[in-house]
Order: sequence, then structure tokens, then C-alpha cells
Amino acid sequence: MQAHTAHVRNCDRPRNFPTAGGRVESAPFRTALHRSLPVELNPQQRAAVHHLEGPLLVLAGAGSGKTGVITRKIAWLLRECGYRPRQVLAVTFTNKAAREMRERVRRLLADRPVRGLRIGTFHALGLEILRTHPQALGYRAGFSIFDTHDSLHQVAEIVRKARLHLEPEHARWQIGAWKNEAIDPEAALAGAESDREVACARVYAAYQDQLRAYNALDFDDLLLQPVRLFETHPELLEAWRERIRYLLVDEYQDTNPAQYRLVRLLSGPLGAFTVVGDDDQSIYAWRGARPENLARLAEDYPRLTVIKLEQNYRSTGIILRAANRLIAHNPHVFEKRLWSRLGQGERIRVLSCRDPEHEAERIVSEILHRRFQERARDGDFAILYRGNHQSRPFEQALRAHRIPYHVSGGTSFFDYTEVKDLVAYLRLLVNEDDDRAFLRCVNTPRREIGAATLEKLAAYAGERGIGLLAACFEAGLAQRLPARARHRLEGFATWIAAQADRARRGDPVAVFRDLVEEIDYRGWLESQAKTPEEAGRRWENVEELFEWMERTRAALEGEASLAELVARMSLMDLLDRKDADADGDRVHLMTLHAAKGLEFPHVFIVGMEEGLLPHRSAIESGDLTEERRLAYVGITRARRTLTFSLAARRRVGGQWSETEPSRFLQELPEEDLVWEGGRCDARPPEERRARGRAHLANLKALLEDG
DNA sequence: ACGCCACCTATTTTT
DNA sequence: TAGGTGGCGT
Repeated sequence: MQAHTAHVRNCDRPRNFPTAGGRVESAPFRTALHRSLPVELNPQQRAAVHHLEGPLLVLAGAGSGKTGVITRKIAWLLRECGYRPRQVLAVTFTNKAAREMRERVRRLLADRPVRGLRIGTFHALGLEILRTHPQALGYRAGFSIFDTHDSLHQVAEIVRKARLHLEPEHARWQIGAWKNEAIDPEAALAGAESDREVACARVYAAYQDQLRAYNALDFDDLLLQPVRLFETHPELLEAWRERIRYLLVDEYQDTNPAQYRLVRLLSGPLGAFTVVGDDDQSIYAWRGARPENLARLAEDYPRLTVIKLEQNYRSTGIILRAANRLIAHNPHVFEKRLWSRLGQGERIRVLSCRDPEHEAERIVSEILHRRFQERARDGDFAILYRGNHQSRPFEQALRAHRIPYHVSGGTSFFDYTEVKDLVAYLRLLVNEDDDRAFLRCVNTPRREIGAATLEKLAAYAGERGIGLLAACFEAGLAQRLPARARHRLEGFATWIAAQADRARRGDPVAVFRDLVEEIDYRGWLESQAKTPEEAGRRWENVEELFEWMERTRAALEGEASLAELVARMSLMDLLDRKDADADGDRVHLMTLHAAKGLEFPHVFIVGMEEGLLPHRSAIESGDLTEERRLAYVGITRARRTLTFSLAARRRVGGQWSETEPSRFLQELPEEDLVWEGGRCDARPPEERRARGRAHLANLKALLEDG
């Protein structure tokens, strides 16, 4: 035990880098924000930062300091190579990653301005491209962005009207898959191989027409349309290439074909880019990511340089050995082997438990124990699982022991009804053709405009080829509708138009606040909510929306038209509050997917059972590689200790069933694992027999003694 | 327009 | 088992 502790201390030392204030930081939660690379880069990192001749692929293993390489490279380009901030573009997948990257670059370049430096998500980039030339593809300024719900609703309506035998979800999924591959409706129809695909392709075409009519784009369009734009307007592409002299892409293994094409287009034939990725951490193939884009790069750019970062600055030797051994079971294009100087560390424990409740209980007592013995903070622990439903017993156990925790994921801010309601108003103010927004606003709060009225309005608008809002003003509507209904519609439309006008002239945020006041949205919330608390909670979200708008307007420095604000809003750059929760000193509960990019001193990977990890559907499909990578991602999150757990039985759809230990446990180095079964026999058979023999020997010895 | 009941289905999720 | 949804009835 003593020796172990000493080891652990040793391991820890190189990780405590002095921060600006000379303070020593320990146990940081998020790599990117709190830790910087050691002052000295290792030779591979340095080579990656300094390489400018032609395209570069950095294969960055987990914990190898890849974000540090990207941020330092940006700093290098600006400081030493004469690039202006506007000429450098860094692309990430999430807003969070973009924020962290910008923050780190800002710190590296504390002495010089970074204004104009482009760091953002693929979607934000697509939005910017489209907003600078909306007319080139037939959009008008102020176009709306449909979120997943709008989009599904739209598809469902098309399916319903066409009386197709098609699940809207499936159609929406298929359309998304086509868009990810940059396949347009005509190509989709041409390539359709089944009746179902033909039907989907038809829906796809109708859906695109519909979006066009609404002057709206969905999330996938933000990637697909820029590709189309550049492929059909070489002069615009040329202008963008002129502006962007260097391109950096993070998490390259997560790119889909549309993103790949966008990168190729923007970076030009010479390939002035650095992409960073790790094929072993590709866990999003199920939503269109193509890890093979890494290998493809070498074919498309014969001059490609590949640099591997294999030194890990995060985990102990035993943890890395486990990770390496596991992932070696996957086929590889690029061989990669992580190593570290952080010492061996503790062995990996495997807790086999009776059932999920027992599993939770044992892990929580483990946390209590470590917290006490090593004075670990709650925030040092992470419990990682395959599916969100697994969190429940852990939440219960943690609550029972009064341990603070935070569950990542769950409802997005933009899924709250109150947020959707008000965003609909904003969208309508900016884009009068957004019929979805119109339909949402028109009766929220109630304006006594009934379904029949709206039906007739829609029919009329359809005939005239105009939006619902515009149709409200038409004299021709008088013949179709009773005067009262028409007056209500016209009153609403006039009012909306007036608000839109005010927003264009004056302070958009103030106009919006007034609007919310005028419709007495707060009163509406109170009347809708079951309890006053609920109304209060919802109103808080509304205030948060206000605050976000204020902040963003301030950040945009006078350039903030309502249209600008609304466009950015749909890309949700607003995570501040959620992160405040996550940053607190709490045990982290999250899915393995959500854990990517994070690290924790103590990691528990729970539910290590066949059917869960690897997931049943993966077993059925016969391809376990992505599940293995998921386990790999989980393992490589751990800095000091790693613990697996499994339950001998689990409810699968209300029915208890016996489980088998995950095959992944068997793929780990046996000598580094400590099985702790207790009374539960869910260990691999060899071990069970060995234990049995030992037990027998013990008994014999006792008998002989007696 | 709302509420209740019955039925169905259980991965991962960002923008 | 539980939660979510869709349809039907009031």
C-alpha cells in the first residue's frame, strides 16, 4: 500500500505545472482549459507545430497534447510566420472545443491581438459562408435554421400528405445520411436501390423545396450547401481561399464526407492545412463520421506528412498498457502505441456485482473510501456508462450518501418549450417566410385563431406561393374567411411586421424584451405551468435567453442585427450555465461518448457486460470495432486509477436476465487486472476455477489443522 | 383542447 | 419496469 501511494505521487508530479500566478494546479478536470503543455514541446509536437511545407496529418493519441499542438501552431503562425489573424481558420466539432481553443490561443498570445482569428465549428463556418453569399444559392438574407425538431416535423408532414408508408424518423435519417455524403435529391433518387429509398428520395426533394420556400436551412445544409456553393461558384471559392491561408482541423476522424469536401475545397490543391485526429477515438461513425478520411488524406495528398504523437501525458503505465492491448484487437491503418513517463500506477480493478443497484452501491463506497483516504475531491471521479439509462442507480446511491454529482447530457436549452416559443418569434421577425415559426407564434399565447382558419390560410398561401405571414395581408383572403378570423390574422401579422420594423431600426434586444412583455409571456407561462416553481424555472430560461443576446451583442460590437443574433443563436453558443454546474466539485456521470476529450484522476467504467459494452446491436451487426474504440476512449480518460464494474444480472426490458462479462475485459492484460468478485460469480471461468481450487486447498488445510 | 389510457420500446448526440 | 407517445373520448 505504501509503495503504491508513493508511485501515485510520483506519477502526479510532472502533471503539476505552475500556472501564471506561480500557483501549482492539481487535479484539473478539463484538459484544455486548465492545463497547458510543458514549456518544452517534445520533438514530435515541435515538428507538428513547425511543419508548414504542404499538408500535415497529426495522429494524436489520447492525452498526447493535441490541443496544445493546435493552439501552439496557431500562435506560431501568427507570431513567427507573418500570418494575420484573419488568415487562419481552425475548425472544431463542438462549440465547447472551439471555446477552449480560443481561450488557450488567447493566453498564448497574451501580448498581441487575436481579433479576426477564426476558430469555430464546422457549422458556424458553413453559416458564415452562406451568410456572405445567401443569394448565390437562392436564399435570402435572414434565412432561418431549422433544428432537428422542425426538420422532423416537416418531413412527417410531407410523408403524411403524400400518404406514404414510411416512418418519418427513418425518412429524416435517410435524408440526413444523404446530406452528410453531399448527395442531392436527384442523385439520391438516381441511386436509390429499394422502394423505400425511392420514397425517401421523393420526400427529400419535397423537403428541400419546402425549406427553400421557407427560406430555411437545416443543420446538415450548413455543411452541404457551402460545398454546393463552392462547387458551382469557383469565383466565390477563390475569394475564400484568398482569405484563408491556413486551415487547422481538430478531431479529423469525426469528419463526414461533406466536411471532408469542404476542407478540401477550402484548403486548395496545395493543402495548406494541419489536421489532427485519432482513428482509435472515432466513435461517431453511426452518425456519418468517416474515420477512413484519415487514410484517404494520404491518397488525396501524395505530399502529406504524417506525424504521430505517442507520448501520453495523462495516464499511468498500466492504464496505457490496457488501452494499447485492447485497441490492438482492431485492425489499423496507422500503428500507434501510447507510452508515458508517469510510472506504472495501480492495477486496474474489476468489481463484479450482483445487480445494478449493488454495482452502484459498491462504486459509491469506493468513492467515499478514496475521498477519505486520499483526500480526493468529488470532482476527481467520473462514472462512465454506455447508455444514459444506466445513470439511475448511481444517482440514487450518490444521493443516498449525499455526494454531489452532475449528470452530463439531457435536454438541450433549445428543447425547452419556452425557449422554442420565443425563438420562433425571433425567427419570424427576421424571416417572414418561416412558416413553422409563424404557426408556433400565432397561438402562443392563445390568440383564438383556430385550426380551420389556419388551414384556409395555408391553402391560400400555397396557391399564391407566399408565406403565411404575407398571406395574412392579402385582400383575396377575405372571400375565404369570416371577417372575425381575418381580422385576428391581420392584427397579428400587422403587429409582427411592426415589431420586425422596430427591430431593424433600434436595439434588437430591447425590442425583443418589449415583445415578450407585450404578449405577457410570463403570464402565459404561469397559466401553463402546473406549479409556480415550474413557471419560475421556465422564466429563468427566458431570462437566460435575454442574457445570451446581450452578451452576444456585446461580443459582436455593434454589428449585431437581430438577424445576426438569431442565426448564431440556432448554433447554440450558449453553454455557460451548464458548464458552471459541471465545473463544480461534483462526481461526473456521463456516457462514454460524452467523456471524449475529458480526463479524470479516477475513472469508473460501469456495466462491462456483453450486450451493453459491446452493445447488443453491435454484436448483432458483427462489427465490434467502434464499441472497442468506445471502451478505449473510456480507459484513456483515466489519469491515476481505473475501475471496471459489471452486474451478474440486469433488467432488460422489465425482465431480469443473466449477464456475461464483456469480452473486452478478456482482451486486457490479465496480470494488470484485479478481480473483486465478492459473492458474485460473474468472473471468467478460468478465474472461477482457480478461486475454487484455492478455496478447496484452504478448506483442506483447515481440516488437517483441526 | 385537453387529459387519460393503452401500447410500445428500450444506444450513443452535436449542430 | 418505466417512460414516452399516439389516439380516442369527453
